[in-house]
Amino acid sequence: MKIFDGLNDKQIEAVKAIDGPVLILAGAGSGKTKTLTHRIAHLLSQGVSPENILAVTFTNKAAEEMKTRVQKLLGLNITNLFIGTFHSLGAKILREEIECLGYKKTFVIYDEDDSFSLAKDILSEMNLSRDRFKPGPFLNLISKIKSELADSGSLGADDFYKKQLASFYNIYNRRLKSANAVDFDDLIMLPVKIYESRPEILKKYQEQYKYILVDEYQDTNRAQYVLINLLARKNKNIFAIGDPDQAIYGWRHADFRNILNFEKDYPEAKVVKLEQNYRSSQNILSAAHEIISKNVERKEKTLWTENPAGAMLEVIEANNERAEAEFILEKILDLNKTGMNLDKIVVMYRTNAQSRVIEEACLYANLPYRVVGAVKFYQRKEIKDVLAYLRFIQNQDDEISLKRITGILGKRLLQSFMADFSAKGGPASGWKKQTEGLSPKELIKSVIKKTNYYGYLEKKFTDFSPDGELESESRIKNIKELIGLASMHDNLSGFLTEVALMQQERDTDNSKKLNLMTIHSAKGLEFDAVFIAGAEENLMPHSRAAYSLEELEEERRLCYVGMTRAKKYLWLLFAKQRFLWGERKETIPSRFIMELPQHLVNFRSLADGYNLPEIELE
DNA sequence: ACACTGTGAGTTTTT
DNA sequence: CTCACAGTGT
Repeated sequence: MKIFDGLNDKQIEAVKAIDGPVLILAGAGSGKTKTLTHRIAHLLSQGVSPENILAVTFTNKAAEEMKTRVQKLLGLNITNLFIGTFHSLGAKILREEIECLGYKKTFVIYDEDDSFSLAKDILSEMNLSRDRFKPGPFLNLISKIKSELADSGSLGADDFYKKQLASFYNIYNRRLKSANAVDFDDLIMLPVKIYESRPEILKKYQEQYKYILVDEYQDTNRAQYVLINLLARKNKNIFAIGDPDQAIYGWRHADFRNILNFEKDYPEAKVVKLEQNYRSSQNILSAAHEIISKNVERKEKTLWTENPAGAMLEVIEANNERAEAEFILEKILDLNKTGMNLDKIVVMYRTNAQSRVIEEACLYANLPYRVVGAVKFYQRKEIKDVLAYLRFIQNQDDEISLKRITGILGKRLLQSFMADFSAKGGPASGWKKQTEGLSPKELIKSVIKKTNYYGYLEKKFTDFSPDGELESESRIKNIKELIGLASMHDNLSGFLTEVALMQQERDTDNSKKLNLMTIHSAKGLEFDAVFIAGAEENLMPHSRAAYSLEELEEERRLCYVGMTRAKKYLWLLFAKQRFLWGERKETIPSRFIMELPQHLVNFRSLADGYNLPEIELE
């Protein structure tokens, strides 16, 4: 049977355990996605209906990949099978049930930028000092409350700041509701609220989703955990897969104790460890294990591989971040010459700011590169502008979109827009009437024409700046891309939901380029050669994480995630000095460098007149 | 309504 | 250093 071809014994065990709770502890490179997709295929082949299966992931990319692989396995396209992100699941539930909470079905989803604008408005209306009360920290606390399913009471009220925070929390939620809008955290929290207050609704969903699969279980927050476990409570067919050693989203309120406690939640659970690694060389794996085993709060799991020992790890000391970048480029050119394609190579770093010097080195060497996760398509001004009109058409309570439209049109034009929009009467007048029943694609075209948006862009960007023409052209190109995406939808609400939940840039260009990304964005990926730049104290581990053991251990997991991306070659680099915030600073090599087993590492210093002994490699 | 200028803050970021 | 933003000046 094709479904079990190419799977090892443990993977087969995981795929076959259909009934009851199953926990899979899947180490890095152990075939996690393969196991998940083969399990879905197996469920279907055993006669489980596709509509009874729910598979949840964290990213659209992971969901897409899973869909494609299931399709390929079965050789046919399965509809009615839910494979999607937590947030798209939440959006689906809310689209069906939100009316019982007093929202309208036409609700819109506010992304982080929208929430930020709303928060700024509220703070300025509250007349608070701008220095002490910033939208960022306030929103972060609100997100924490929502993702922990707590309430504003947990904020306390013993000082002025906390009182203001609690009051902000209430105003923020009230404003969202009156705008008939939900934020990202609401997409999880509100379905939980519905399920907890309306057992008959919960029952309906429990009966539908008889088989539940959750990817990256270690990254679930409290609300996601509760949502999934409510759904699974009736049939108990929950399949959770993940790796506590790769939990790196604690700062986003993920709680990896959810995966550690799975066996307490389900004492009858079947637990399978996937410990054979198919990705990395023995040396890379051993070194990574040495790092991760220093964590205290951890379940022991030892990856093994049949792969050869491979090359030693390379630890490089450079004089400064420039020398570091130059060395990396030199090595990449070598690898490229020996036949390794650029897309098989990655340069990883802890903070986005570090990409700059690497980019400069790439430009100088004329090497094509892509910075992953840097530009977000849907955050672009022109895209948000056009979408603001569409969102307003769908939901006239949306104050943030209306504010945005006001910003574009100015007060006077806005009046005529509103008059025209809501005008009643014959088919010739009233924009609202005219746009009724148009497809998303037609709507965008109509918006652009009606508001002369291209004219606005040209005026705004051509008159003053020297590159204005190019600028407005590229913005128009982006809108054309949005139109392309819209043409795949026939329903406005569906289109807007997808766009709101599609935060990352869509990868349209698949030419072979060097990858630059943060370690966080590299999770789930693999490369032949990996360069980790800036392995220094205060950067990795980050200075803000150095004060608590928990945060430090998350930094160590991050380092582990970075290292285990490598198949064949792994370089770790640090600079003696780094230019940071306009200041050149002396640095200390990362403690993680010190923790590497010496017999697996070649150390080389490119620094002037510098002798090793100060650095002890265990 | 827009350009200039000083100030201040600056991890990570799946959705 | 670099970006965002509030305040000022035209």
